[in-house]
Amino acid sequence: MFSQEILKGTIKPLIIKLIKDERRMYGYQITQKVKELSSQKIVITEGALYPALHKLVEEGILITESEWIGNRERKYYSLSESGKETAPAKLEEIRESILMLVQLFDLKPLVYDTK
Amino acid sequence: MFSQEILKGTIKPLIIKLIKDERRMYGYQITQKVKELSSQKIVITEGALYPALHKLVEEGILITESEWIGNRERKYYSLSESGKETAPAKLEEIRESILMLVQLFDLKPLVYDTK
DNA sequence: AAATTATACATAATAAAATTAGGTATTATA
DNA sequence: TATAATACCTAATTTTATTATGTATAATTT
Repeated sequence: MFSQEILKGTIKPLIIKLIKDERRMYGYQITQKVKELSSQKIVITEGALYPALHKLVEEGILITESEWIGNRERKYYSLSESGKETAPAKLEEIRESILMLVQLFDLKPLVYDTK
Repeated sequence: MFSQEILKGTIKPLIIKLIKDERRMYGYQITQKVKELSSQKIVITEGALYPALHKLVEEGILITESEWIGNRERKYYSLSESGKETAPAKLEEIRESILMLVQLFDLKPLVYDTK
């Protein structure tokens, strides 16, 4: 399987990015979305996902609302007001970090596609 | 200062990449090169660098030769024969991982510059 | 109908990898 | 002469992930 080592340190920003885009998501849905976006290559393990989600709630970035689908709980996460304010800067930071990796590993020349 | 969180898990491949390019490098030189390549934004700490270098030697990927500049030791690292064989695949893997991050964080559209 | 897979949450033990802090010493510069 | 730069290193701690385990419902396959 694909090396997920690179994901170390990126799970929290990734969660923020996905929830920002989708407005709200639940844990299992996040794992599926990441699988989908990565063509099945990235599998977020539950042992990484749930602690990260809980930390983001602790940090006041995410808020939760539970819904019951039949007898099964579904815990939706969305950005808090504070999270909405800080998300853009956090995503800009990770963007710069990733582009820095591109630069360090000499994956340049890469330019924006103007087509 | 710049978030170095993204570097987690990338130090070993980065060392391999730099040593492959430069043929041989010593520890301190690696920290300076990374600073230079990142416009002073990335500072590799010694507590991360030396254990990583030592592990790469243990793994048989790097070999060392000491040189004495005056009374000061300088330990050069270069790719072993085995390291030369395995480096391209390792770098391809990290390349794919970084491009996966680009994709996940929606930093696309990015294409190779054909200029 | 029974077994398996998918959905859905979660935690605990362990391992890996970094940060922070500390240590030693030489050489160059202010 | 004091400080900064060069040059190596390790240890304690923290952070973060993996692996394993646990519980339970719903859907699908045999």
